[in-house]
Amino acid sequence: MNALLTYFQHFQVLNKEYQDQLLAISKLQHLKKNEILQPIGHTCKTIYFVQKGIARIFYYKDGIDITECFAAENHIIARVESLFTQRPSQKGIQIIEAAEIIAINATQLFALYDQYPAIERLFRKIFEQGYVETVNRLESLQFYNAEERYLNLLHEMPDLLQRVPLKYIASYLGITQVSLSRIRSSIK
Amino acid sequence: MNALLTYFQHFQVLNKEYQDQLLAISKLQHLKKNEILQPIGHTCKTIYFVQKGIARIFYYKDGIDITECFAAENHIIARVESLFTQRPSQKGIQIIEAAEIIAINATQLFALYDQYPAIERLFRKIFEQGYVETVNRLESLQFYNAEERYLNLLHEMPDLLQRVPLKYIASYLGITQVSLSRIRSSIK
DNA sequence: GTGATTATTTATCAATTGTTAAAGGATGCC
DNA sequence: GGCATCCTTTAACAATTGATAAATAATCAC
Repeated sequence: MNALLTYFQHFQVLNKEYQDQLLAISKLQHLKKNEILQPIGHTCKTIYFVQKGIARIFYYKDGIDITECFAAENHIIARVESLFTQRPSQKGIQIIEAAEIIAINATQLFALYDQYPAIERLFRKIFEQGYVETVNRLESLQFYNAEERYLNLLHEMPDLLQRVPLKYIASYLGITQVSLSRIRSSIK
Repeated sequence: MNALLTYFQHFQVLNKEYQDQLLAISKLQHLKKNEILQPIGHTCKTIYFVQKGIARIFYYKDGIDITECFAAENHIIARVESLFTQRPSQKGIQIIEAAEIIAINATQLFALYDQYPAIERLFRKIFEQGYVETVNRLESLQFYNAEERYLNLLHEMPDLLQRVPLKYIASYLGITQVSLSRIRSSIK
């Protein structure tokens, strides 16, 4: 689970004790393509770190499957609207590409916050970064049209297209699959 | 500045020492309509609490004025993408309705984090709430059409329409002013 | 491999939103 | 009060996106 510690150290230096405490509440899971890591309706009690593979947060709107976000290698994925409120989430987490996921027990993590302010600070910084990324994405949805958003995504995650079915990407961009297909053909 | 302390206590109980430390880095400002509280280009070093009136975060895209968000009474407003990274912001803050604003010095606040973990926790919780609100807004932009978004806004902030020019609301919803005007007339 | 299932593209038409310009209202300054 | 400025609406047309259906391509299970 070195990748996780490296990820953490990117935010903040952690001594051995902190590292041990964090590893003690973390568990490596191997998951196959299409597996549901967290079903819709559960309250989020786990923060996931993607060591390998790709996962997505999804939900249903009028029966249609919507992808809220993707997480590839070296990214955290969690349904924060449930994690921070401890209310049931209307969203689930699914594996899109066979994955190695480190599951961090949130209940135990929050207990560590009381004991180790440095760990609370670490996760404050991690989620502040997530917050900033969400604000940037909001801006993209607010003021770029579908083609611009598609090109931006291509630029930010060039390998995503090779690894993720287009149907997931369409809803992520806030458009239909047919519309994405049209945009793709107009670009060539 | 009781409104600020009440706001804080909504997240977490604070003893007298914490309260005093927080008040010591906070300053009440009176601002007129249309005043620029923070100009575009500056790095965010202040977190604002709106005690009275309304403020907005704005920026320019292709020379067009865009409203990213509004903050009315009892809300925090800050350009988090600059606050958390300490890089210059491409966004500014403007007063839309004559306001009483409490300016919290972020540099001093971050210093308090080191001294008082409880204060760091307080602001962790405040920004976690902001994060959740941003995720919800992302969802709204991703999967509701302009009319639905307008009606949702009407529901969430019924008095906003009476207090804020429509031109600001249009860009907040991610549409043009003409389009908003059309939607409004089709609803009546 | 073969057939079944799933994913993607293409086509057509409808609905929504953008663009530009002009007209009507409201507001503020002197 | 009157003029200038700013805000909002309306209109006409263009561009974008959605909805539905069908065709093609890719993938998976056996």
